[in-house]
Amino acid sequence: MRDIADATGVAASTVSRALSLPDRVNPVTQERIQRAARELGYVANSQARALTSGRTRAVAVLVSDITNPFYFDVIRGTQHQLAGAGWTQLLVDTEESADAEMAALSAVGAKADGVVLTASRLSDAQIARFAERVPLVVVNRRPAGVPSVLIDTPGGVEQAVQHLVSLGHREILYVAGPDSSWSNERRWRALVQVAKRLGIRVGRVGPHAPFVDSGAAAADAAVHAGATACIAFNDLIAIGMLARLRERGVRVPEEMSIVGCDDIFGADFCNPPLTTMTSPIERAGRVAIRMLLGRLGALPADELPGEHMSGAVALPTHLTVRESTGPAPRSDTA
Amino acid sequence: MRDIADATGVAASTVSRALSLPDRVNPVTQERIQRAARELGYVANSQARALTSGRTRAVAVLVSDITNPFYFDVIRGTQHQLAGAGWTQLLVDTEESADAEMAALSAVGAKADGVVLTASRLSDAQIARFAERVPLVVVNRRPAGVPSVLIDTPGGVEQAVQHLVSLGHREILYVAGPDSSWSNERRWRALVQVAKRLGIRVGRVGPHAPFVDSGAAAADAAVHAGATACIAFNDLIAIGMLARLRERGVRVPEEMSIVGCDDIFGADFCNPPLTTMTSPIERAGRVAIRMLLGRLGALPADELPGEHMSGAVALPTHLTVRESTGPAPRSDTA
DNA sequence: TTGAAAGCGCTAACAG
DNA sequence: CTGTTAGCGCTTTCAA
Repeated sequence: MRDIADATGVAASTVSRALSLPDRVNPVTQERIQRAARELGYVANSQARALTSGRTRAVAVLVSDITNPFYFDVIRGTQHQLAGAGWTQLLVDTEESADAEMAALSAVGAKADGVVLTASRLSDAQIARFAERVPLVVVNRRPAGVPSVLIDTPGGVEQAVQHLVSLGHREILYVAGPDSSWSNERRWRALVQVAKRLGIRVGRVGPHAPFVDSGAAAADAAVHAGATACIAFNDLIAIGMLARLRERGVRVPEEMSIVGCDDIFGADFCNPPLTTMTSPIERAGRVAIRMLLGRLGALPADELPGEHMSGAVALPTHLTVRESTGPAPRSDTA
Repeated sequence: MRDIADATGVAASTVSRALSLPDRVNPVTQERIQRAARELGYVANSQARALTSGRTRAVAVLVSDITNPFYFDVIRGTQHQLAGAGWTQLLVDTEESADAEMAALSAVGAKADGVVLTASRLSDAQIARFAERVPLVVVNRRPAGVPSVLIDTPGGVEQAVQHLVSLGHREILYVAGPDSSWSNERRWRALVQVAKRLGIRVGRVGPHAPFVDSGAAAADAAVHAGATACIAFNDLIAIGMLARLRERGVRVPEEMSIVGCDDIFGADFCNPPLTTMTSPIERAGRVAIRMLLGRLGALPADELPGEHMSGAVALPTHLTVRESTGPAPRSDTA
């Protein structure tokens, strides 16, 4: 910056202004400075800028497992919305560790102006405490007082149950995900409730880690339980179950119907294609960023007027029926 | 930092030392400072630190499409290796744009100590120029003088061709990826060469964008060309072809064999499971980081002695045979 | 072993 | 509209 100040014969502060607040400077010198900057190949040092201004124009996105396809879509959503606003994304993989999450949240203050927290391992209280110190939006979590975007899988569960019931199933097995997952409990409760209303039975196996590999054990448990219809915590587990059932010679959906959750990459081309609750995952990422940017007073032009600046927004889910669900086998309806 | 200096009655510079170079300070005061820091909940401001020291302990990883499962594995590899060394990863999605890539590379200087460049859209010369200004390691590219890690897909292509030939195929169709892809040309050339040696014919269709959706057009082209064996640029396209062929009633592998490339998430559970060249993608990410950290003089303990500090390292690929390849149909062998 | 002082690259009052 | 002057939070000479 000094170089370009020298080159144009103005003070460094004028250069700063010409570059960051162009209309607060004489159009002529402004142009001169811009040109010099270009010629000298000047690129602002965002760190130094952040140091004085206190603003980084970056947001940290914390995910618990960068390997999980679910997050790919979230990340894509946040990335796009952020890039569109000229902001930077800081991706942090907390690797399912609450400690790593705490550490990241503590350190983030200087690196980013806000954070999007997905699949937190922290307690509601802990999250709320951090939210006081740094602008925070959580995804798939609902700590009081913290803005959040929820994917309405309970709504999807209802659709899934209706679907299975319409196919003649009278008993549904829930293949649970990790105990530490908020969504997991939420889905289970929704299932219990809908089942009661519809007068069907529910069972539960698990917990299972949210990986394809966990599907084998899950499938075995389901077969052992004599299930004919399963709703899995997520598509990863469901896809793993499909593979294992095929291996065991259990036909899907003739002998067992499987419903997944999320509609991740792969759900449409696995074998058979998976009936699943399609979640607007990417949109969740975008909405989270929009909420955050809104609270930071940094929304582009198309700012949604206070729409869901605070509180929780729930994104609807819908059931996508593919070939992994079918009529209940005779023995079941009997 | 001032707070903890005040609290312990020492100078700020001593606090700095106690925190960053603990052995350059009296053990007693050192301990006192550490404790105060902990009590005050001090976390270093990495930006300010970078400003003076010039080192950020961060590396930028540029990918051309964060959405492509191939990069998930690369990212996982870089992330792990980096985290293990206590470094930070800056993920940048260049969205297939050379401009975005240039911009990112220019701006990266202050934000990171080095960069890993994957699937660059830039020319070798441009890459080499950047490499002079900032420590750089490229993946799947080989600009002279720039350290690179290559995934040896040509070796995989040879295995794939041998495999197909052993199944009786005498003609192979290459389903090309984007023209701008270095790997694409590389695979094609390898195919031509092996084919010549083995005395079989090759054809080529494309280019096709590296998405599952591109597979439909690719499959149609393959059918039109009367192919009975295809090697696709990558698994995404191959998986899309599988879906389209199924839709058109073309049986795989009875009527057409399909070989993919990379063995990404999904290749083992698509229908039928895909025969593909398994690439050590995650390892490529790890190796790239290790090379970079090596050049930055920042390797942990297990530093590989100069092994591939510079030059190019090629990671071997192997063919994983699954159910999408089978004997050539009669009409072909006739 | 410690403190004082200078300064990393930039922005933000405050005068002029 | 522009220059001067302080810092942002930290590291790093240089002396003591």
